Amino acid sequence: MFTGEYRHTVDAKARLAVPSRFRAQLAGGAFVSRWLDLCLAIWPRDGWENLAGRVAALPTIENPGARAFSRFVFASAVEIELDAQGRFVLPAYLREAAGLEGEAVVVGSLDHAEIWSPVRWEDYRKALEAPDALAQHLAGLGI
Amino acid sequence: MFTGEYRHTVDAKARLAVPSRFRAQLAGGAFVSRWLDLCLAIWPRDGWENLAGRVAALPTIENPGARAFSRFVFASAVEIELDAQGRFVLPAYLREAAGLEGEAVVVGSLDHAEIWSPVRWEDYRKALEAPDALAQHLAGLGI
DNA sequence: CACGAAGTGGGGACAAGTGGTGAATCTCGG
DNA sequence: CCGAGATTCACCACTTGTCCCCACTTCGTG
Repeated sequence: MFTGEYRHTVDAKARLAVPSRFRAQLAGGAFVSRWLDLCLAIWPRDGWENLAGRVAALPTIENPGARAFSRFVFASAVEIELDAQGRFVLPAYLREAAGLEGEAVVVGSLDHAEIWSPVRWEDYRKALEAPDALAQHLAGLGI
Repeated sequence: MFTGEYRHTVDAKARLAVPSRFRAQLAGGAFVSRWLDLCLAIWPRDGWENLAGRVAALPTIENPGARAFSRFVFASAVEIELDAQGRFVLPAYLREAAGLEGEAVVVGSLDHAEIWSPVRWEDYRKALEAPDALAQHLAGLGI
C-alpha cells in the first residue's frame, strides 16, 4: 500500500529518489506515466498491468474519450529502474508535463504513488481543505 | 473501544506518546491520517483496512471528487510503530495539518482515536457546549 | 512508604537522501 | 572508418534525519 507524503529534490541530472517506504513494492519493476490532474504516477508492475488490462477493455474504437485517455497514459509511460541509492531518471517530457524543477512531492495513493510539483500539490490540497468539501465527498460514500 | 481525553507533549523530535489505555488495541499495527475538522485520526489495523477498502472501491478515474478524497486519505496516512515507550513520530506535514506544536490532546472516538491541537480542541468543545448546539446536531439522527 | 508503571528527555548508531566523479556508450563530424 | 565530443550510467562520499536504546521524573497503587 502506498501512503504518505514526501518532499524530495530533483537534481541537476533529473534524478528523483523514491521514498524508502515505497522501494520494496517497486522491486519487481516499475512504470511512470502521466496521470490525472497534471501529476505523474508510479506503478508497480502488477498494478500497471492491471491498469493496462482495464484500459484495453475500453471501447477505444467508438469512444474518443477512451481513445484519448489510453494515449494520454501509455504514450508517456516509461519503465524505470532504481539505482543503488533508490533513484531513477525523469525524462524531460514527463518533467515538463508535471511542471517539475528542483523539487517534487511524492505522495502515496493506495495502489500507486504520485509525483507532484510542490506548488500544484499545495493548491490542490488547499482546495480540498475548504470547510465542507470533504464532508460533501464523504456523504455520497456511506462512510 | 477508544474513550477518554489525554493531554500529552509533542517533544523536540516530534514524538507523541499514545495513552497507555490505547496501546493494546494498536499492538497489531496502527495508521495515522488527516481527518475531518482539522485533526488527525489513529486507526487500529482492522479499522484502517475497512476504511481503505471502501475508499479503494471508489471510481477514482472517472470521478474527480472521489479522486480527491482518495488522495486526502492516502496521501496523509502513515503506518506507525510505537517505540519501547509507546511513542511514535509525527511527520511534519501531519503536524502542520493539525496545527500541532509542543502539546497535543488525544481523544477517544469509539473505533479510532483523534489528535487535536489543544487550542482547536478547546474551541470545538466550547462550540458544542453552547446551550442548543448539541441538540441541533442530534436532531434528525434518530438517537 | 516503597514499588511499579507511565510519560518525558537525550545520546549514539545507522540508514536515507543528496551531490559529485569517473568509466562506458552513443552521436556526429572529419 | 576513425576520433572527439556529448550523454548516460554505475559507483563513491558526505550530510542529514531517523530509529533505537538508556536514564530520569512523576504519578498512582499496594
